[in-house]
Amino acid sequence: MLQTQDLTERLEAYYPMLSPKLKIAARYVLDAPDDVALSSMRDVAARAGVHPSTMVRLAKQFDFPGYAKFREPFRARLRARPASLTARAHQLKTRRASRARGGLFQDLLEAGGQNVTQTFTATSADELQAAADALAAARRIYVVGMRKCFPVAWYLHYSLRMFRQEVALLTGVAGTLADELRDLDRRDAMIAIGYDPYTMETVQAVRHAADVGAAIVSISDSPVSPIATPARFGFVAANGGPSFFRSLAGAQALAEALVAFLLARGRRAQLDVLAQSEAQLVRFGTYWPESSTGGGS
Amino acid sequence: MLQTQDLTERLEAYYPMLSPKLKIAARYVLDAPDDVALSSMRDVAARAGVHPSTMVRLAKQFDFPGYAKFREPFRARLRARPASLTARAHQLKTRRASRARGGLFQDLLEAGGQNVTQTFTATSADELQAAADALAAARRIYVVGMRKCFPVAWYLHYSLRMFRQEVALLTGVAGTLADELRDLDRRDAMIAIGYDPYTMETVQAVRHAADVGAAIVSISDSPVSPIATPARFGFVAANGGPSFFRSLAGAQALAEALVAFLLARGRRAQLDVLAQSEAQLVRFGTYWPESSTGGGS
DNA sequence: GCCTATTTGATTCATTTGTTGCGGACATTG
DNA sequence: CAATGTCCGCAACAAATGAATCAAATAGGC
Repeated sequence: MLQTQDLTERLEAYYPMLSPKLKIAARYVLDAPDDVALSSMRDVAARAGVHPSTMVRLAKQFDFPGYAKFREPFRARLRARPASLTARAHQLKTRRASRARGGLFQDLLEAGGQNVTQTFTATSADELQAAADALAAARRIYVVGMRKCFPVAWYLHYSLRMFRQEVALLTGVAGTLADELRDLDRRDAMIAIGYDPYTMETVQAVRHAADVGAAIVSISDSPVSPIATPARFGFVAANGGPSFFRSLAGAQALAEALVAFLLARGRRAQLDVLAQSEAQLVRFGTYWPESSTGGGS
Repeated sequence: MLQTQDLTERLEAYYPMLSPKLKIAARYVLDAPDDVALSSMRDVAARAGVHPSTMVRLAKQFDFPGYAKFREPFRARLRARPASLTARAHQLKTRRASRARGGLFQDLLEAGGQNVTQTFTATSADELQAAADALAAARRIYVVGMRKCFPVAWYLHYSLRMFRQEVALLTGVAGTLADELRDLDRRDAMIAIGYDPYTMETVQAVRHAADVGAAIVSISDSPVSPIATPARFGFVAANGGPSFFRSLAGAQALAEALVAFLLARGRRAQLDVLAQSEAQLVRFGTYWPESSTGGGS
């Protein structure tokens, strides 16, 4: 764990016991950490007024195998920045630009980040792991989410379908929900997504699943929602915000986490299936040809 | 003076006229400018999936004597970083301290929050406002998003449909995309959502919309994606993360913001329509009766 | 004073980096 | 079908970088 934090602190702490030249070098590193990240060792040494060798010695003094490793934390710190800097710049800019709408924008920004963060802090990795295990053990996975929550249901179905065969998305199209549920039994699992007000069909589907003894994973806005209470694994997603419509970003992030856990759980085999699925899509001409990577989804 | 701003703008502007490989390179540079600043040319090329020579050619294409000079603006941008951000960077870092067990979970948490925050910081309130105005002025709004991006499209269609009549969701079901687009003309608007790899139909729909002169609002992962380039309003949503699947949370948050702006723009009338829609749903028995509020969505 | 241990500078070496020129692949044009 | 031009990958090059080695310089102890 070589964090910049630790390193600069250590530099400061051990500074008094360093040799004169090393002090000069350490001093410059502390004063201009960005320069360390961006320039070559020789350039840094020149600007610090020190021989290049001194930089290597400074690095080794602090238990680094060489100057290259010594520089890494400084680079990592700059890499971790993207959100923050542009954030402030744009915030200032937009605040000046239009204060009226800027208020709404500001609220949206804060609510968006908070929803996702809160959702995750209300969830434990162990719970996710357990839910993923249950889903992996199931014969078939039924996904149900109606109306406003249908996006999350679709996402789950789409993603899972990329590396698992038996996944069914319940749509209740043309009033056929009961038919879609006919084969559901205790060997199966169901993922249900629902916010208040809860769509009738979703609750019915969950109840039916509970009746037949299927494992239920729920994503909703309350631990006591009619969708969560019958569920074996109940996750709560934050959905606050300034808009009339509740935010789905939290539930979406939660669903993505669930898929990630399920995928991380599997071995190479599932990744192979995934790769095959993608390759087949490319062969089918599903994608626009100028796509750069072809990976991911 | 060659600021990064100018360079990235030029990269975007001339992107369409670049050769295929140069497009991939430029695309990566635009998507990961920090990487350009901090890594060597060979590393950047490798991550971009391109031969090192291509990077040099890209630099020369934009009147730089070599890649070294081409990289300078990116480095300068990192150097110009205000000091106050160091604190925030440290917070993020230290939180990652215990990543032995919940490593994946930690990564998911950070990526989730960052995606949403980053998405908003890359967007200005004015842009959102302008896009909302264009949508409000349109005769009809067509929403298109396929496969992995369909959730966002569905959400937009569902939300907008609650307080606007003329909203059409393009699904391309049974190969009828062209039919669904038949009535599209310059008085209409289109919202297109797409991540790399871009689904063929989405790109085709966008091109068609551009041809007939409709206003296009795009949500994608790059300012030079085939979905963004023909668009009048191009929004970029961050989609990083540890999982194989790209995160949709950013695009979802952006879509929610768009709806919020559109709703905030309207007068009481639209809120009334919304209330009526909800009341009708309740009368229909759409929702589970023990719902607490009955409001929201 | 001398001796020793540490520090510092110079030199050299193996890599890596950015760059360049060549040739093949490919599509376009006549 | 040939000619042409563009695009791209490959390999080689020179310059640079980081690291290692060695010698000079310095400081402190006896």
